[in-house]
Amino acid sequence: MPTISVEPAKVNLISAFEDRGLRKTVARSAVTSRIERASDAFTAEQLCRDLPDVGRATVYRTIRHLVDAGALCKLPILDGAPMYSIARVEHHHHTICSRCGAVGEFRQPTVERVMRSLESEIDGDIIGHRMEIFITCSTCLARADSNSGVVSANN
Amino acid sequence: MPTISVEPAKVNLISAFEDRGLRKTVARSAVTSRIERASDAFTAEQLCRDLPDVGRATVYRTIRHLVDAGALCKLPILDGAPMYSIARVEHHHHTICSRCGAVGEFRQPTVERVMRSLESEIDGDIIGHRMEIFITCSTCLARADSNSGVVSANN
DNA sequence: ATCGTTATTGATATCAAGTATCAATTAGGA
DNA sequence: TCCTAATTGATACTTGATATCAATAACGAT
Repeated sequence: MPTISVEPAKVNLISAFEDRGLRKTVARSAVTSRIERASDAFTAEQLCRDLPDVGRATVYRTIRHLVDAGALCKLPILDGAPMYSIARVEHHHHTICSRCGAVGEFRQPTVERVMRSLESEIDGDIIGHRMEIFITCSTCLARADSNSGVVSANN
Repeated sequence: MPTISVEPAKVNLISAFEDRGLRKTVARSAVTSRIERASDAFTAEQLCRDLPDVGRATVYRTIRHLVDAGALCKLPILDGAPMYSIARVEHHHHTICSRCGAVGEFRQPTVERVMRSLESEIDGDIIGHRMEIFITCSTCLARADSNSGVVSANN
């Protein structure tokens, strides 16, 4: 089962601040290392819960800085708060498990090729695109399988 | 300039309620005819402002019903409230002008083909996808062009 | 190492989008 | 016309996020 996912690159999010001439503070370090420790996408509220010593405003400000710096992707979710994930590759797309919310990344050159072919047909200049694939991830599928016997027994 | 946009089909949104055994009320008729009159995508708040005689809760409820019925598309915008547009075709994607916010629709079979080719490579079951193309629409381009002479004179 | 300036913080208030509540109203079949 | 259940909408509330601003901390200069 070949998963098109990008291998986790080593990231040093705090450098996003230093690179932009912003100060390296304890609050920002706490936020960035929490993000780096996370394997999955997260919401701002999750960070606030996990970092009770960092003020809400600071958490939100830090996230905004990282998004501005291109170090984080903001994923607008259909319902509820947006999620964020570390931008490990230049341009990529996301898979979102509609059952558990797990977010994965993948690159697909064909998508970019489709974009280029659309350029002549769209009435305007293409300046970017976004694409999400909604899936039921293998973990949730496995869980569903193990339940299916029980469920059908009740029907 | 071949725009890949779908020609406005005649829609009768109120029938979405009748079809589902829900009542046809004055509030729902007011909301649906306002939506049908609109040419562009809209936010829930815009409807509330335009229909002061319809309660906020009712506006939101009506929109939710129409989305559930598949009569409206919900477009998660990166910042701010989501926008809605009439779902004129079965499956399609949207162009969003990042300057003026105008939303267009297009179909692109290649995108669906790419999806199918990804099926074997994604670790899970694909249950759907979403794609938005961010553009500068021709109207905004024209406006920019008429300014460009002045701008370059200042450089 | 200390100082002084300035960015940063975080408690709080506020805002904005959207939902829950529930008494009053209305749609629509009998 | 009547009856019942669906619907409405004023209100209060929830949630996500931002503005304010006095107190604090970072960091270059000395």
